[in-house]
Amino acid sequence: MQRLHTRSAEAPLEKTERMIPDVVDPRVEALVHELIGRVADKWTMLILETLEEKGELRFTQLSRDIGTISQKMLTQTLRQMERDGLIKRTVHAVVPPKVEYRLTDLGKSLGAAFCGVWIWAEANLAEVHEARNAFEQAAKA
Amino acid sequence: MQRLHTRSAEAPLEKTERMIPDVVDPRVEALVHELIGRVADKWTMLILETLEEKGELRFTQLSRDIGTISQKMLTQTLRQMERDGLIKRTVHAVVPPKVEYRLTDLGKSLGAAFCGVWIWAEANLAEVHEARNAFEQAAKA
DNA sequence: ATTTATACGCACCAAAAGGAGAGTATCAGA
DNA sequence: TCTGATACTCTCCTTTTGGTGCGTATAAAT
Repeated sequence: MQRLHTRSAEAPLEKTERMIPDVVDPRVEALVHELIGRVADKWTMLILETLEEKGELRFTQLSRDIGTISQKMLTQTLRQMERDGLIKRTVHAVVPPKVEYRLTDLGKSLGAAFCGVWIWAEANLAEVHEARNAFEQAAKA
Repeated sequence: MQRLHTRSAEAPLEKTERMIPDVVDPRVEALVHELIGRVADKWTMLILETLEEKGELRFTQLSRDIGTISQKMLTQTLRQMERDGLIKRTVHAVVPPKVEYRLTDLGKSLGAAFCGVWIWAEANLAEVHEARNAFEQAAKA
């Protein structure tokens, strides 16, 4: 994986880099890990998916659509996503309050990136379950 | 996202499904969520990356390569990945013990699926940091 | 005889994640 | 006047996650 994405996402190689082995700057690596840890989170992924599917949504609509999320986690995750530039939060100064959330372009691009993982999960559900059964059987024997 | 992956990973549409809106069976959705939650985990992703890069590795080699993982988490995550069919664990009956880990085809395919996310993270590091700074500024004002 | 290396399992503890429920401001409608 | 709706925040509590240190079998090396 290292090899695959290192080249593709970086600026083109410069001459001075020629002899340097395929190792990423550890600081960059740390940042990437932090970012992935942040973003590859259950709630973030569900919100991302819901907003991608439904477009612009209000707080309680999101809550209902996701169904399994608590208010606390929803607020928390939305704030974090807003902070990271993944969603835009629009407050309408009315009463009762009205707040709408929608994906930014950055958010949409992340959704697209995760698409491969969703596809993988759907395509390999059965295989994983077979593996689990096989593992249980082997454990008994 | 729903729309994108629903069609691509499922069996071709049958006639009786024509009028059914683009909604996934909630049980399947729950399974997919569980599986993604399982697999989109920090340690799993790091082990996946390391094994993809280095091929077959022993326990302590993995531990050293990842650097920040505790023995407990390494064992735990490796077991889980083995259970899910992502890695193959080979025990050599020698003393001191020798155990080698390598990715299965399923594991490799997951690595490939995550590739998009790694690329996204690398490509958008700067943008996320700008967004964070902007958010802080806005919070102060 | 003692140390070393390997790949763990186990017990204990700290930190983080997450859920439940109550509280808040405000206005519209019954 | 009382209720309801909205989008939260705050506190308290439980669950999960993760780290640390210790123990173990065994043969080779010192």
